[in-house]
Amino acid sequence: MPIVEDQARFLRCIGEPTRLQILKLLAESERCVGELTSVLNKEQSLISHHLRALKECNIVKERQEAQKVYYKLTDARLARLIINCEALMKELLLCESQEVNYERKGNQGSGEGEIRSDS
Amino acid sequence: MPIVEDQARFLRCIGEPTRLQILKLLAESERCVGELTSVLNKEQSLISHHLRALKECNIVKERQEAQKVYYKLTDARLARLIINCEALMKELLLCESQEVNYERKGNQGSGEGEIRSDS
DNA sequence: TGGGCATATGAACCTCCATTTATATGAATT
DNA sequence: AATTCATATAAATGGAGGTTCATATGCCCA
Repeated sequence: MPIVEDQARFLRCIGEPTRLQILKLLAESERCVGELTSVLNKEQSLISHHLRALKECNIVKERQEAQKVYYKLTDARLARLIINCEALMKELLLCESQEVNYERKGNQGSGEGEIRSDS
Repeated sequence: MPIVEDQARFLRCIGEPTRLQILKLLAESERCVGELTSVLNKEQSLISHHLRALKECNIVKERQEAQKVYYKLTDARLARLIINCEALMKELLLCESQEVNYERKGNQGSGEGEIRSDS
């Protein structure tokens, strides 16, 4: 099942503290490597390595401008995914969960699990 | 920043192929360890270990019934998160992304990144 | 074209964690 | 009470990946 493994790889790529911080910064605005390096106070090579990993998962893309290379999210929904995930996780840690009710047949709630495509 | 690390830990917990498969099964219905073991065709101790990891992140909870222990998701939104994430990742792999436009001030789109709380 | 700045790459190290093997706990059944 | 079934736990192993250090690439400017 390559799908599950791709998805797992994707989640692990996001699920690394430094990369997650990078993504949260890129959710606000495009940033070049130097900015990320100084904001996060990490080694430049480390930031480059992580950006490479993010790029290989198509999470991030680059744009070169003179010597500098600017990075941004490839997709606006990534920012929302991260925000959703953070909020949910916080509630889980506080044990404020919404009971699961396994339903019989037929998804009566229309379009519940969809990706919303608005800006 | 413990929040980022908690979130990263949460994502990594989901981002392991076997655990992700477990979660997808639990998104359908409650399952006991034996069922998970045979469906996934993995060692029973491995499944137990993974269930433990999921439980420590409050992603999963247990209910004992005689000798069997049944597991389910702690929160219905987890199933949606996983579905959303899978769909988004598939599109990213196909390079079908929705351009990011960094906006100036004021989140005009009402409540865009929220957790929806319906069933 | 030489030198400095910005970023990328490579190799080595080390830690974390998934998996296996073996054994323990604990409930039900006789 | 002993046996069997279902699950949990502990220790050992192996591999993946995060971090650092050193160096390479590439662009700009004098």
